[in-house]
Parts: sequence; structure tokens; C-alpha cells
Amino acid sequence: MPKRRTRLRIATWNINSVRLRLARLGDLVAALEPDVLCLQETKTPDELFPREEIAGFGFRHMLVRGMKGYNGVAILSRLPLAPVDELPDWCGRDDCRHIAADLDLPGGPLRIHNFYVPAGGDIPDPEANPKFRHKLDFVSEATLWFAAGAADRGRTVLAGDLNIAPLPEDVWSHRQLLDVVSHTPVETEGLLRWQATAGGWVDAVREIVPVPQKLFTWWSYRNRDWRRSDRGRRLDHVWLTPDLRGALKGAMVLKDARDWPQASDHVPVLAELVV
DNA sequence: ATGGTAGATATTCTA
Repeated sequence: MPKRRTRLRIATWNINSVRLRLARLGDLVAALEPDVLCLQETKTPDELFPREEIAGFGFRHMLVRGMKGYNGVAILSRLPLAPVDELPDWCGRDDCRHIAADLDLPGGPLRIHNFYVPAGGDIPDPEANPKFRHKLDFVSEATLWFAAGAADRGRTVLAGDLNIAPLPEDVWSHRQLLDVVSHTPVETEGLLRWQATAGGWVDAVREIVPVPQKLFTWWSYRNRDWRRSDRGRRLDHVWLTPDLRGALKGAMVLKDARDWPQASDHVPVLAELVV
């Protein structure tokens, strides 16, 4: 008897304040019907996380790791979640940039990592800018952790705001962004080294929307007309361990979310698996 | 070359 197969829609979204943008979660559910949603920049201490309202959207299971004012990650789910304990304290900061959970599915357990990589400030020089140093160190530590076997169990999804656009087609102008934080060679090479761990993570969205198509998930608040200027970057990612490559059935970027009332500067990204 | 916007917080930081 073959085991029953499950359709699983996994989304990631940098919500930029879960309390301010709570109503937009309802829009996201209506548009994408995710079973699991990874949030970044919740900017909310755990005791103030709007659990009841989120349960009202159908996510009865949630894991949160937040702090006052900055950062913060959460995994919301329609299916029961088991927390993954003993995650690394990245760069020794305890700053709420990573959370992980296990889903118990008919085909076996599936692990989900949700990351919020430091943005890195404005100056792409680790000597002059401690925030850029922190970003590079964070990516290096994550690379070492996965290279040491953290995802060797397989059936693992890594989602989040990685704050790096790795490919030339992931930014509006490769040439003009080569010295802009998020697309400098030291960052893109670092992210691709991270992606090469765990047997080679599958970039789910690029499987479905391959290069040379341009694809962005973030547009700055500082552009007068974001859609017309279209100066975007692909900072938000969903990666799969290679054993899930055949399970990938679809993926998309919800670009229209950038026009929602009081929009986040990031839009949701979805991957659909049959596992 | 510059400054543009947004959110949380508190008179500035982070993105």
C-alpha cells in the first residue's frame, strides 16, 4: 500500500510588523491558501503575539520567537507543529532570526526552518560597517551548520527573508547593484555556498520561474511608483533538500500584495509540494 | 549626487 500523499502549500512573508498588518494576513490566506506560513520581522514580543486573531485565520498551530521592536520570526500552521529545540544562537546575539518546526505527515516527518538574515546596513564593507560584518558572519555560520549535517535527515524546507538576491536576474540591474548591499559578490557567493550545503538545496521558485526571467520579492518603500520603476530584488526564498525536488508542484510570488493597503515592502512567496 | 518611505520607539534606530 502506498502511503497517502498530502498537498502542502508553504509560504514565506516578511510582514514588517505582525500587529500593524494583521488584516493583510487574511488577504494572504484568501490569495494563496497556505498550510504553513513563515513570517519574518514580526517586531512583537511573544506575550503580545496576536495568537487568537491568527487562529481565526485557520492557523491553530504556531511557534513564535519575537522581541520588542526588531526582528522576530514565527511559523503558523494548519497542521500540528513540534518545535525543534537546541537551535544555534547565531552570532551569539539571541536576536530572534531563526525558528524551526517539524510537521508529522503521512509520508514521514518534514522539517521547516524559517530564517531572517540580517539586512546588513548601507555600506558593503565589513571593516567600516558592523551590520555588514554581522550579515556575512551569520551566513557563514549557517553554512557551517548545514555543512556539518544539520539537514542530512532530508525532507527539509528552508524559507525566509535571506536579504540576498543571489542571481543577476534577481535584481533590476545586476551592474548597478554590484556594490549595493544585498547583491555584492561577497554576499551572493556566500549565499550560493550556503545553498550548496545539504546536498544542494533546490531553489523552489527558480525551478518554476527559471532564469533568465527577472523575479523580485521586494520593492523599496522609497520609490514613488514601485510598479512603474520596478526596481526590485528577490530577497525571499524557499529552498528544499534534494529529496523533495520531485515533490515540488508549483511556486509563485504574490506580486499584487505590494499594492495592498498599507503594504509590506516584501511580498509573499509560495511553494506547493505533494509529500 | 542625493534623498526618497515605513515601523517601533522615544526624541533615533533599523530596514
